Order: sequence, then C-alpha cells, then structure tokens
Amino acid sequence: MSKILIVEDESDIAELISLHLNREGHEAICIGNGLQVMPAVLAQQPEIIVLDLMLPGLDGMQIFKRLRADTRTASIPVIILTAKGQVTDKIAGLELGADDYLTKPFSPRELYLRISAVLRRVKKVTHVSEIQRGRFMLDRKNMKLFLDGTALDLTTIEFKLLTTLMENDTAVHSRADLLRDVWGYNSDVATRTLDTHIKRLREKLGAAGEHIVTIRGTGFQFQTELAATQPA
Amino acid sequence: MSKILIVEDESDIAELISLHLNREGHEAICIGNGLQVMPAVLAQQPEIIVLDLMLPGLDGMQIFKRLRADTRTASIPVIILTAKGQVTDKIAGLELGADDYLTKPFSPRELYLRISAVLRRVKKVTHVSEIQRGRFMLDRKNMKLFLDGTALDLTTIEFKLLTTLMENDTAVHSRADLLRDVWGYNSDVATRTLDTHIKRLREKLGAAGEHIVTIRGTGFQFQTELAATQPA
DNA sequence: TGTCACCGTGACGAATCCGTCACGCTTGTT
DNA sequence: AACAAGCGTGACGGATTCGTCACGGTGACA
Repeated sequence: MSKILIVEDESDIAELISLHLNREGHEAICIGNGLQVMPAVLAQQPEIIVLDLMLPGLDGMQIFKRLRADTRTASIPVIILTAKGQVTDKIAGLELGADDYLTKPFSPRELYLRISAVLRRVKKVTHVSEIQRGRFMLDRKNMKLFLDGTALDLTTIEFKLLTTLMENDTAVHSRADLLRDVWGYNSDVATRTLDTHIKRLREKLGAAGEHIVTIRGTGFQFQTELAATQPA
Repeated sequence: MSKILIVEDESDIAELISLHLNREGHEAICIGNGLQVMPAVLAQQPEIIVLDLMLPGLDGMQIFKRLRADTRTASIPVIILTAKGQVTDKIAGLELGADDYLTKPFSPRELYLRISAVLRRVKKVTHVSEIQRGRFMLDRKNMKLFLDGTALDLTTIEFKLLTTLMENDTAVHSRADLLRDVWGYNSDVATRTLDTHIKRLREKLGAAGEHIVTIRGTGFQFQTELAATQPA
C-alpha cells in the first residue's frame, strides 16, 4: 500500500521489520550503511521513512537534518529509532521534529502500529486552509474559529486540540493520541491536563461544547451532528 | 481580471466603484437592495465581495454572517464598507473576520488599492502546510520553524509575523500591512510594538535574523538570499 | 555638519496562558 | 447498594508572552 524507506544497519532488525511490513501489504525498502544509494531511493518518493540514529561511522541526526533541509524530502514523515541510552541525551534535548520515535528494543508490531498512525495522520492533511464541520469553521490561516459565523478566539493549544479533533470527526481520539498530537513527544504533561483543556475549550464553545463528546475510558470525539437527546 | 461582487445600495457610489474597477480590467457586479439575485451571483463564484453594512431594511452584518456560515462562500474574502458612526459600535466590538474594511467617505482609488492588496494576499495562499525559503522551513501544522533543519519555538505572534513576511518574500511589507495582517483590525497596538516583535524574532533567529531586512521609512522584508555584504 | 525622523533595544508591568492538584460527581461493575 | 475508576471542575502559582515606553543610535537630507 505504502512505500516505506528503512535506514537500519542491524540486518536482523531490518529484515524482521520489512518482513512484517511486506506481509501487511506495504513496500519496504531497506538501506544499511550503504548510504550512497539513498538519493536514488529518495527519488522514488517514499511515503514514510524509518531512521535508526545509530549508524556505523555516521550520525543519523545528520541524515535527519539533511532530510529536513531539502525541500523534496522535508515533508516526508520520519520515525526515529534509538537505543535506550541515546534517548535522554539527544532526543529529549532537541525538539527535532520527527513524527514519532521508538526506543530499542521494540516489537515489529509496535513499529507497524506507529507507522499506520503516522500515515493516517499525514494523509488526513489535505490541509485546506479552512475546515468546515456543521456550525464550525476553522480558519487555520488566522487561527480562528467561526461558530455560526461569529469569530471566537482560541489559544494555541485550544486551537490545535480542536483542529486535531475536527480533522477526523469520525474517529475517537484516545488520550494518548491527543497528548502526542497536540503536545508532541517529550510531553511529560499529566493526563489530567488534557481534561482541563477540553473543559476550557467546551467553555468557550458555550452550548456548542456538546459537540466534543467524552468516550469514557478511551478519549474524546468531535461530533459534527449531535445525537438526538431523548427527554425523559 | 477578477470577478468582484459589490453589495451597495447607494447607486452613485456603486457606479463610481464599478466604473473604476472595470477600467482596471476587473469584472464588477453590483447588487443594490435587490438581494434576491444574490444566490445567482454567488453561484458565479466571485473572487472577492465588497459589502456595505448600511442596507435599507436589512442588516448587512446578517448577510456577512450568512456568507461566512456557508461552506461555498466562507472562503471568499470580504471587504466591508461602513459609515463613520457605525465603526466603533459594530465593527470595533466584534471581531468579525472580514478581510478589510473602509469607512465612508473614501476614494475609489483607495478601495481599489485595498481590493488589490486582499487579492494579492489571498492568491498567495496556496496554503501548502510547509513553506521552504532557503535555510528556513515553516511548518504550519505544528507551528514550528526549522532553521537549517533544527526546530525553533516561536510564539503565536512571532510565527504569524514571520509567516506573513515569508509568504511573499519579494514584497516589502509596510508597517500598516503587517499590523493588519498579524494583529487584525481594531488593532490599537502602537506601531513600536511591531519593532519589538521584529527584534524578538531576529533574536531567536540568531545570525539568520539578517534575513529580515528593514526598509527604512516603509517597513520590513524577508530576503531568502542575503545581499552580499561588501567589506571595507 | 547639523537636524530630524526613523528605528533598535532594554526594561517593566500587566495580562494571559498553562500545568497541576484536590475534590466531588458520574458511570459501570459486582 | 457499595465500590472503584474515570471524568468534570475550580482554584492556584508559575511561566511565558505581550504591549508600552524611554533612551540612544543611525541614516537621510539639506
């Protein structure tokens, strides 16, 4: 289904991953330390890149930066793999703008889930500047929300939270997903923080706050059309 | 060049405007109080709408809200015309999300300039989620700036300011334009505030702050390629 | 060279925003 | 009905952000 580039030197891991991915219907391309073929592979426009930071003789971070600096590759989502020790040193320190990261050891299943999640997220982003959902209209350019035609001011977090919810109004967004999408990684924010922001958002929306529905035990969902409330 | 819808009851003003616009190569369509034809005209997808708030028997604000609430018309930029007295009452109060507004009396020339400015601004917005300019990469989705591949955190205003500058890196952005684009109308912010934010932005950019160039007496400009500095 | 408008800069106070916590209600289960 | 887990809510302190001002430097122009 999707073309996936894997940059990983440990051949057993690479093989395991690609086997797993190919079985799921994806097309995995593996590169070890033979990085000279990378431009050729990039020319095939992979949809997502899995990059191990621990490569022999070369800093994976350099590769990552180069990917981001090049117009043709800057928009390709990257999932980063690291060994345990590196995490706090490198990743946690700099907000590197990867789409996800995994620390070894991990199960192929987990990586696959992450890849699916990233792909799902990215593909949603047709990124029109305006999102219309019933009474709501999100204006990304001016970071404003129009409710029934009147403008509402949202804070950065509120806007991002609502955007995330509205971008996929059929899905239920788990607490973990929301925390990651809105706050990013290194997000050591308490899970109750999410509740607080949901509350503040609902407050600003007034009665329309009901469109943000709690899915008990899972997360939250934006419902464009409210389910009819049957009176007693 | 562009199709422009004018909703204005005072026929002399409407005529004056449309004459002026047609002479400039635009296609102006005027509607007075015969609003029943409006849907038909909207179906022709005008690129911009000029709306007088003072219409006999009908509140122009209602029309505006209806335009904004309808998916098909929500993205059409609107320039609002008002008489002097209304401004403080209506406009200043609600952040209505118009693209510009003018108070009567005004010169047709001024309106034409505003229309041009709005059209120029809107057309720039192909709104890809990422803007690449030399060493800079703006990530709208995550509101982040990548400089040489490393992420920089900007505040809301800083991000919007830089975005505005970068979206049109050939143009010089006047102080008034920047104030309007970043702060919106009702922006009673002092003009020095802009300087302060420019400074803070340059500070965060470090040496790369030189890409924001001061055009003395006019405003600022983002230059993707720095003009070579000749040493003495 | 002198003058003046324009701009850069640092400091400051106010306002906003944000994360956390404690408490209590709700929901679902036994 | 009793209990526990999940969630809503209000309050609080800290951090960030923002707008303003005063001062000094710089460039333009006569």
